[in-house]
Amino acid sequence: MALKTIEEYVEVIYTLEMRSGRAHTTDIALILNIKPPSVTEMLQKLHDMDLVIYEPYRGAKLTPQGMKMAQELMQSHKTLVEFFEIIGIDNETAEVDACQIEHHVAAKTMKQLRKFVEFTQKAPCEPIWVKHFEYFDKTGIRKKCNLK
Amino acid sequence: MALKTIEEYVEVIYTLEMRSGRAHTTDIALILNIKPPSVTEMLQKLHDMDLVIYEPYRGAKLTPQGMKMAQELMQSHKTLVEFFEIIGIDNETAEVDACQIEHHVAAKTMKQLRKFVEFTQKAPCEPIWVKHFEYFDKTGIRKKCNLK
DNA sequence: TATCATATTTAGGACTACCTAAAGATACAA
DNA sequence: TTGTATCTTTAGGTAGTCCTAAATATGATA
Repeated sequence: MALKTIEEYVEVIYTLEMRSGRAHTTDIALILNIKPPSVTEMLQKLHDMDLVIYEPYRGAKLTPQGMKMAQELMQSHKTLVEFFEIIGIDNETAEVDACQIEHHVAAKTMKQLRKFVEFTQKAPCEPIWVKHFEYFDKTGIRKKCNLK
Repeated sequence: MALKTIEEYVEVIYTLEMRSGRAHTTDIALILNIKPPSVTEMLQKLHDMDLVIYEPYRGAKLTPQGMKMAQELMQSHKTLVEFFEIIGIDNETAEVDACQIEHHVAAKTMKQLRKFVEFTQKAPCEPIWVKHFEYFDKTGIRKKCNLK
């Protein structure tokens, strides 16, 4: 099992805070699949880093700085999932892979990927290339670019 | 500095082995930006895992199993770099990001991304959508799908 | 072949995220 | 208010990757 990064904690805390106003030790531990004492330890560290306000026995909430990080991560996550779905990955795999990757992509790359997703989603009509890609995916045959 | 994964070592060893027949401790250390004793330690571990043949004072070579892993990683790396370049990322950033990500993508996703890259590269003519995307990238304007 | 610069390993230690077991706090129900 | 089940933290320890300093092996050169 890969070690949990600061980013993963921040994201989980964000989700729990949205859900119930606060992120409790046990809930974080359940989601990250680790034991509660490990979470306590990390919450103290995140508190020292000014990413969360941690009150013993009362769980944690994100600071503005932590919130900013969380929102950027959620945005990256969303972009990756949408991209994976465009290229024909099932939602479940897309979610898992997005979690694995989202912390490792440069801001510049993420921005460009976002553009690509928007380019595809904002098409005024179903883009021909998407249909062609689906066809290529199934058959291995690459249709001519400008034929339907 | 992120801790080096087994995959990173395998990839570096592959590169050095291709270049000079063997991967020496110091060369690996230089590339991974760590000190030689750390490399020795890991080579012993990789040897135990049957990923390399490690002979003290003589460096390491990949086993067939290690070679297989390396080749899969190189392939993933290539796919990612090619994809990033399609969506307009400069080569340098593409290389860096590919290294960061390649170990974290599910096989299924990698396969699909490979298809997407091939779909784009194998186009019988320059795909219209790529031009449209470049235009969208520069201007923010989404052209109609089937207009040049 | 003896010497010596360089490469490598060994020894010992730091740091981090994780764990289990035990102690302490909380909150709800009797 | 007291008891108790649950949640949380503290204490102490493991494992993995990294480090520096010191010891050792290698190989080229004199």
